Amino acid sequence: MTAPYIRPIVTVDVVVLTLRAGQLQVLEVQRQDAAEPFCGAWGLPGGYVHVEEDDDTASAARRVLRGKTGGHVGHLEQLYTFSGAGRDPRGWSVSVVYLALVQGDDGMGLRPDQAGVRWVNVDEAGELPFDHAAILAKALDRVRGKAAYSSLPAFLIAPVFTWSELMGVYEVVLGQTLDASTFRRKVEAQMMIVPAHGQRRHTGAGRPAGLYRLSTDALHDFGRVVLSERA
Amino acid sequence: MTAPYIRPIVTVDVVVLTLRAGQLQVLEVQRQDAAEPFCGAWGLPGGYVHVEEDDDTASAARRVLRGKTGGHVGHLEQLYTFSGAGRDPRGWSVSVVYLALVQGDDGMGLRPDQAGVRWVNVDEAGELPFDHAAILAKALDRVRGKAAYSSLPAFLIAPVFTWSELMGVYEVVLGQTLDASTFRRKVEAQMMIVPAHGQRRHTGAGRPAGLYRLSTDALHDFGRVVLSERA
DNA sequence: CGAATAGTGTCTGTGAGACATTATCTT
DNA sequence: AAGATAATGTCTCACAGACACTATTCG
Repeated sequence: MTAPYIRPIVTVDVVVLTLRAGQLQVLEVQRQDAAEPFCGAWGLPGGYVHVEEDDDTASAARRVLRGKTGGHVGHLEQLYTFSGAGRDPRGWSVSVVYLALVQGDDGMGLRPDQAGVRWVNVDEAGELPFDHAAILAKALDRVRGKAAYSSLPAFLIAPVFTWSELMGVYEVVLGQTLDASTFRRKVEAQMMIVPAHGQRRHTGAGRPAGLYRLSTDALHDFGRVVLSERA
Repeated sequence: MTAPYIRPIVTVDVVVLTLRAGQLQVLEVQRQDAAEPFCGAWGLPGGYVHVEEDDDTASAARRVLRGKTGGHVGHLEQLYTFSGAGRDPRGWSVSVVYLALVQGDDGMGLRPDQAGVRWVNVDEAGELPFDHAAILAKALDRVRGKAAYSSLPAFLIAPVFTWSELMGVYEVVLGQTLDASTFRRKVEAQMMIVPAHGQRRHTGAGRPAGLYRLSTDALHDFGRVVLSERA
């Protein structure tokens, strides 16, 4: 007897983070369907898995992002799976949650001002539907934890960046200031970045900064790079 | 229109690890139901989520372990969620996989010789059904990764242990020898263990070793304990 | 020139790793 | 006492953190 059991609802949700105006921000979408719970509320993008269309939950997550933001996603990883009888009024549900990082502050197609879509500072997200508050908290734990030992925060900025910009994103994510010399030493030791072409001058005064991009290794896996400093 | 989509199959699978005879071993069960795929094959314990009975997937995992091993589980954590159209012949499926660690070598109820249940060295698991080989590989990655910075491997041995036993389990999991002095310094710095009562004499000769157990903190969360050494 | 930002050099304390030494048991 | 294992002490070198210093641009 194959699958005699009642099947739970299966959805994917995505925590999309970026860096805008020096702040870590999360993407919220306004729930539109009047037949579904929390209609009108702002929550994390998500939706049902479509078994005819999606290869797996990761591709379902990409489809959700395509549909709701139309933009390009720099990094996507599975975060955690939330489940239970109580988390969704529609019934016993499983939500496979993904974490997406996209570059901020210079229009990469994510249409931040599109109707029904908005960016919110991660510490200013209001009342979120379902268990989205717990999901967001877990995503922040993950990003902050990985920031201490991986190149992951680099996906929050443009693919070509200066040392200042790279260190700045780590400082925002980790919530502490870093020492430029120590930061460079650690990043260089891990061969996490390589020089890019050209030079860019700073906005006002000062010596122009060299440009860099993530190394091929850093783009594909996140080695045990230790970047955190003492509290 | 609530849930107009075809719902995937939702199962849980559990990678149960222990330490027996100085080896890291995984629990396999023989698949019994002739109506289900891979009947007769040895694979990871798992089963359908029962929405009437299970609070969430973690409780489904505990139920699966109760039913198939009857034993006590020292540590249970979510590992990863595997999904897709191709991984299960019964159809598009989602499997929420858990990692369980149990103490080995001194009968704690897990009935290792029960019919249809067996322990296998993790590097000698044969042909596994579904994507269980990939699941096991991911579990080993997780355990080895966490061994470098947490008290997690301690759940593979008895709750009261000696320094030798604790260091031994780390050596087996990490696959390298450790220095006793350095190991003690790091573990003590993290206040991971506390003395237990009594003294235990060694099997043959030598000074008897003091007994210890995990501290309350280490039992509940896995702090950033750094225990690995250089390769 | 001075201001501003980029980037490098150097000192020092901590602690990991290695290994020597002491302690306490069995036979 | 000899042998075995437990437990602790000590040395050294690498490196993280701190900060001073040099470099290169703009106005």
